[in-house]
Amino acid sequence: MNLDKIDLSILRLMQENARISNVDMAKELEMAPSAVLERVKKLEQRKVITQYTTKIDPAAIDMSLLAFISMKTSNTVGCTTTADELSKIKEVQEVHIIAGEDCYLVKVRTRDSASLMALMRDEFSKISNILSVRTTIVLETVKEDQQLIIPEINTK
Amino acid sequence: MNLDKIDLSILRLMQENARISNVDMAKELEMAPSAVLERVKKLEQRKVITQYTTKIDPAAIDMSLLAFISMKTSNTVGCTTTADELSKIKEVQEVHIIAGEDCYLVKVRTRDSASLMALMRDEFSKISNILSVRTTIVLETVKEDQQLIIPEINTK
DNA sequence: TTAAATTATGAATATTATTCTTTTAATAAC
DNA sequence: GTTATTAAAAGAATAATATTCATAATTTAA
Repeated sequence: MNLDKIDLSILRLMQENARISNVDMAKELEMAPSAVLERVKKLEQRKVITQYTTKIDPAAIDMSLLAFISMKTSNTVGCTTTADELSKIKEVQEVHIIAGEDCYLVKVRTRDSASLMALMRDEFSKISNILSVRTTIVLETVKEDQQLIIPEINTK
Repeated sequence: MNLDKIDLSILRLMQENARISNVDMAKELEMAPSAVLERVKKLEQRKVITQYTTKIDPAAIDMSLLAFISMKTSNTVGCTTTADELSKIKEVQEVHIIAGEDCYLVKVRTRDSASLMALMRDEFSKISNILSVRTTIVLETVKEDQQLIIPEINTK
């Protein structure tokens, strides 16, 4: 898995705009479109690119409530069954195992606080080993993206 | 901003795969490609669709360290200057204003803990009004996406 | 240095995007 | 209810892009 300068440039262009055409990328990179296409396919095969996705304004589809939930569980270290169960829930966008006192940090998006309440009642309650939860409601999101900083040259 | 059944279906398809072709969407929706294209353009114009982006495996480009930082600031409620300054930092993926004791929840991605340290020393220190920070390191991410649940029919 | 493997090019073809006119459908006014 | 008005969809034509593949160039390693 060694990415060269060109691969990184492709990733940079596609991260910014997943719908950029091969022709446009080829122009930018001063290469033939076919060569670019081959590299993109390899990046997909090697799972460097995991998905092409569309960012949607949550308010436009009325899914504006965001919350972070810290959890303590009775799991032994390294056991991710609780995390796996959480991951299956559609409203759960992120599940992280964290260092420190709590065990999991979970990001959840629902329509409103009533839906969050329902989610906790109907879904979280069924999940085993949860000892305690602490829910933090987001009042306003100032920035939210997954954009990575892509290095100029591979550092590995 | 009223989205009908077809708009929501388009969003569902494009959220799953931003590079789906108009032709394929048209087949799926049993419509003419030109009609689908027009709707997509409108969704872009109305900023329902905010970006087409590519998900990249952070490990592949050696950007594996994820951390959440809780901050207290001396800002008055509603003043987002600190949040705006934080948002400008490339390593900062998310900035949320939260209810409760702390003020901000910030998600940061860097190469390693040394880079995080450098970021805090060089960038965060310059930002005004920060009273305290509490950094939580992510040991493992079990799930991470921005996928929204798109309703079948508009609820508004 | 040479052989093998990888990557890029360029041309041909297939597929898709895009535009525009016509038709249809939906909405509102009377 | 009928008709005017508007919005959306279809369909056809053209432009642009993706994709394939044979060949050439480059890189890698023996």
